[in-house]
Amino acid sequence: MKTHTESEENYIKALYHLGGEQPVSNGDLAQRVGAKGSSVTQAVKRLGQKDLVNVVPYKGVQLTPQGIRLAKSILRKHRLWETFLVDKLGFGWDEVHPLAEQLEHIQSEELVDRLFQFLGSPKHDPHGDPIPERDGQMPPVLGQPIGAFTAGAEIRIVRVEDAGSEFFDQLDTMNINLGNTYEIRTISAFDASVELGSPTGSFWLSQSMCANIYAVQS
Amino acid sequence: MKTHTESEENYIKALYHLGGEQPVSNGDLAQRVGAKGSSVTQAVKRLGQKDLVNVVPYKGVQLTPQGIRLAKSILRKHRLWETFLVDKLGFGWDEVHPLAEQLEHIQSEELVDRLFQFLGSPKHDPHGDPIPERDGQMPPVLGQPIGAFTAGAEIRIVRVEDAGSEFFDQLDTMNINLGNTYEIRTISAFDASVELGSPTGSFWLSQSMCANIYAVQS
DNA sequence: GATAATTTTTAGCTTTGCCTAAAATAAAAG
DNA sequence: CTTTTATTTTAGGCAAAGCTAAAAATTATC
Repeated sequence: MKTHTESEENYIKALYHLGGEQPVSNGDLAQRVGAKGSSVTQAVKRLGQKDLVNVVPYKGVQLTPQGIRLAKSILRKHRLWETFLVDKLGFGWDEVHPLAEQLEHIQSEELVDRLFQFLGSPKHDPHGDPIPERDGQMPPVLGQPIGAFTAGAEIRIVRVEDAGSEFFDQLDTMNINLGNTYEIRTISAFDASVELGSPTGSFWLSQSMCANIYAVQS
Repeated sequence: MKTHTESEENYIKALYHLGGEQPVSNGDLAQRVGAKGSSVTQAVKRLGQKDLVNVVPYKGVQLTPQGIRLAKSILRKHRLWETFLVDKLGFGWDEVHPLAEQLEHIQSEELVDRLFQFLGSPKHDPHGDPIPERDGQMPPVLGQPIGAFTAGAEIRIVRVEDAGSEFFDQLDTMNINLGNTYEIRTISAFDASVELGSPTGSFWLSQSMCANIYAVQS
């Protein structure tokens, strides 16, 4: 496995995030990586020469199987480092993303393997997102949005969307964490907000909060 | 504190290693960073514009106080990461250097502080080298070469020089580790080799092995 | 002290990766 | 189906960092 620059890896990551295996437009990619369209054009040309993407001019860019493999390996590193930062170093989940963006570029299979073991072979990161396996397999994406349950259900929070730091702050102030369990008391027919109950009391979650919090029946 | 490129940081590190606060010649620096002299000339010019070094053309380059501060902060990160890799991930001490060279460039004061705490506020890295403190203070450099003791002394290994992977292999096969204690049985007047004794037996160390192993009286 | 050898710097070229501005193409609107 | 709008690509620049080869300065030698 060759070695890639950070810029290249960032493009690959962005492509995977935006389209997965599907083609992505120049503009979307530019927005995602924070560069101008013209920069993207030549960047993907370089990636094409390394067989990481297929480029159809004016149409879009698509990861090759090789590109997908690389994308997953970067995502694996990113999520393992996030897990490390939260579980071992005590960072808050809102703080880890930019750090993991740096750490994900460290090159060493051995390091990743050992880190994985050290963390207890986790299947999901601190946000509940699946950590790709060594061989590229993806663990299941857990849960459904809270609004999808029916009143009376006992649920356990298993995943939260990365919806910005204000969202994470709100979770923190409401003391909502992965693993917490609640009873769904009420689902408002008016604005789709939800009343959750716990032994210590109950509280309401707005529709937009609910949409970013995923749970399973417990 | 501004942000620097990896290349810049590598030059600063090399300067600190070679000369400390003293000036360093273009050639020595070139050798150390693995670049040609001409590349070094322009690199140090860039560093000079950032007030990290003072350059006297044809004479040498010297770290400024700012440069020294930066050098120490990089060294701190390097040695903390080495400690992490060995203590937490179980790497051998011969394997960690190249990895730490990547990790030392990660930018985050917070991460360094938390890592430091997580590792138990270590003063020395797995080779026994002092880890610069947050404020730039240096813990003591421990021990003296084994040959410097006299026969009969009880010693404890506290530091080893980074003398290449063959040296580390030799330490491993002889099962010599930091913290081990021995009695100095004999010091050869002929070739300066040393006989060390432990409860399980005794063995001889060549002069060149001894020169790279440091100990204190225990 | 003049000349030879070494070291350092300059000059000019290459690649990566970004930029702006202009040209080309595709998509949307009339 | 043409025209306008939006997107994408070219073209040409710039900075970081490396390189080689030639010029300049320093150091060593006779």
